[in-house]
Amino acid sequence: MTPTPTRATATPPQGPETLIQAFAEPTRMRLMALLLDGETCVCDLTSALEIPQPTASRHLGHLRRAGLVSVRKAGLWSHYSLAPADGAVHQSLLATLAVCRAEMPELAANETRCRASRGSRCC
Amino acid sequence: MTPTPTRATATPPQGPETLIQAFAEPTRMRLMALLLDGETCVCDLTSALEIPQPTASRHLGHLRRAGLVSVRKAGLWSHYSLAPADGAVHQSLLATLAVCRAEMPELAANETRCRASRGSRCC
DNA sequence: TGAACTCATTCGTTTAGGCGAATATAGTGA
DNA sequence: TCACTATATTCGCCTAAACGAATGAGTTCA
Repeated sequence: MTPTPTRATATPPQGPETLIQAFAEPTRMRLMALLLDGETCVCDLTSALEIPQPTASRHLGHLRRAGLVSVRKAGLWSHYSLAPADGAVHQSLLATLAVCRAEMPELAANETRCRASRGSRCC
Repeated sequence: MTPTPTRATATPPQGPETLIQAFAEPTRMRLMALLLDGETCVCDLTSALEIPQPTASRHLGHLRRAGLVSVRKAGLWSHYSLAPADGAVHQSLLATLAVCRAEMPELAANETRCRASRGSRCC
């Protein structure tokens, strides 16, 4: 029974609390801050934040299930990007994200590292 | 040593992560949503959210230490209110809070209950 | 077909944090 | 001073969630 009747939405509409809790975690916030610069693949995010790859993947999965980011797969690579704001809360969180990046110097450092690794061997 | 040299600020400037994590908890968000209507005492908050008094007090303490709310003590009662936005992140969170209240019907219900208890015996 | 690579997932452990119960602190009025 | 009330804090338990390590799934290329 319930054999996925019509088709499960890629990003089921999440309540405000789910969105905010997904956002309110340091590593996930840093990941989203990097994505403010545009689509980025997992390997670049991983090296920019200097975290193990499974950690990045797990947090990205969390953000994806919450509907905050979306993925585009191309060959071996998964390119993540911020999902377009769906609802007022989502939009407000994106505004908060932009403010955070402007205020937190460490996020700018991650960004530099990410841009550096982007030009290198991968993607 | 370090006998509180000059004087500890009531609300030491908290980093964005501390602010967001304090905000990103259902009960605390509901407390702050009630405070959008103005100064409210603990007993009203407690009865509006139908939570035990120590729970309310603990969460209010958390919000207070994060600098999101402030207290005014008058006799037996503690009147809590939203702290004025200190910094862009704080301001952005208050905007998110307003959006959340507009979107979440249950918050409006709490509000009604709070207004009811406000006129009754206490404060 | 098999090696190399990127990314996702699972498992077990550990830690952070929320909750209920009990208690402490402090103001008020008799 | 003593009861009564409102609020704050502490303690112990328990659950949710993050982490490291290992592994799985899927793709590319020789």
